[in-house]
Amino acid sequence: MVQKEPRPRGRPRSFDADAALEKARAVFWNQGYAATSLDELSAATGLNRPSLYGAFGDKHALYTAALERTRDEAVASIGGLFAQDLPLRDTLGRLYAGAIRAYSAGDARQRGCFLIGTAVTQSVDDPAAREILAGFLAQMDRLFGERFSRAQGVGQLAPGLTAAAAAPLASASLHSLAIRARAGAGEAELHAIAAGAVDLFCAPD
Amino acid sequence: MVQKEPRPRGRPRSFDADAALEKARAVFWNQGYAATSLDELSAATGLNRPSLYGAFGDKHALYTAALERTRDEAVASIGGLFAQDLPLRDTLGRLYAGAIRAYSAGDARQRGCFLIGTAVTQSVDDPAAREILAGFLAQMDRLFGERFSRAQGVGQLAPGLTAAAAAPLASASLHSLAIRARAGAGEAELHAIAAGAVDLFCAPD
DNA sequence: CTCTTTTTGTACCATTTCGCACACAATCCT
DNA sequence: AGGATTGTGTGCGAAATGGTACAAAAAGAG
Repeated sequence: MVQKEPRPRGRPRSFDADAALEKARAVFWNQGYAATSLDELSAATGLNRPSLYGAFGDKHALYTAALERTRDEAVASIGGLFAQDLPLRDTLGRLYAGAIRAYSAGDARQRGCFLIGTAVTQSVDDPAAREILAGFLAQMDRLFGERFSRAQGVGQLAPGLTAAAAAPLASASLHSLAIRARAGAGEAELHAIAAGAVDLFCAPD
Repeated sequence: MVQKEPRPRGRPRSFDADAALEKARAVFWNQGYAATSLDELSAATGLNRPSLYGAFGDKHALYTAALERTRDEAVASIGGLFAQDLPLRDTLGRLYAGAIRAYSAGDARQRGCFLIGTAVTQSVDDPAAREILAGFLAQMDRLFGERFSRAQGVGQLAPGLTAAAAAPLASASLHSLAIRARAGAGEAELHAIAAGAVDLFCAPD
């Protein structure tokens, strides 16, 4: 007889909060925080308001949870890629390919990056969003900086560049791709810009 | 006796529509379109709703007018700077200094660029905003491309770069500065990134 | 079984939102 | 002067908004 984990008292939750967060994020991703209503979130998740409030607190907390999840996923994904022992040119090639795929995904096919696409507008009057965004920007700069330092040490960074100066500019290329995707640019245009960025940051073959 | 311009019939407008648009833009700039209410626009402009509707049409048209004005101002300003006969390094230095000043202005001191800060979020579901944004992005790329072509012809573009590949990446650096400003980055940080960009795109002295 | 705890469905609330109606104001035209 | 045209102030309406109350449901504990 298997000893089951003791369950807390009370009616069990009938939905998976992670899955609900995913669905809510998809709506916020297209419309941004302010233009997304509770009715839309309710429809997307298939949950009534008290269920959403019970799981997440309120609309803002739900949005913040989506921001944090996106940040964590992006940092983990890029951190993992940068930890691989690959030539810088390959690493950046994979980075841009993955980013473009992600920015072009979603039902709108032009959603860009969730943080850049929604938290930037929120930032002025929403301290939580601003803090998550600023932290994300800093982390991306740091990841690029470390990866470029390693590349510089083995002659793979473009000559004349320093890791410290190049890192925020590489971050900038990702920011810009996200913006362009959301503004309707096609994948071919994004790939052309990415190819230029790879050549800009990498030592010649 | 001076022959006055014939006035149209009807009660004259008691406010300057351009000035009102400026004030409305300032509110939209901080909050984005969806989070800005007619009450706030009314308070900022000192005008009642019928006056705003009379002059601009509706909330969306007011926002669109603000986007168009911002686009036109930016393109004129940068186009004018790029038309000057200066070394590329000086041109970019002035460009970034001016951009950082603008992105750090406003009552919030972190407003970034109006188009990047508000139209990107709007883009998915607002075709007018998306079109203005996409047009703006393309114009900036073209301005950079032309300026870089000239610079390349006189050996002022960084070696190994082509104007076509560098232009969208230079645009990217401005996009990123705008985002960072809005995320709360200080001017010193923005200037450091800008200095790195100048070195990245320009031939060494 | 009853009691307690947690969740869900339904209904509701107070407030906000965008846009409109209309009377009055301010002008030009005849 | 009256009529036509355009602008403004006040008030309003229908709908939308984020959040709450509460009864019933679904569980564990004793």
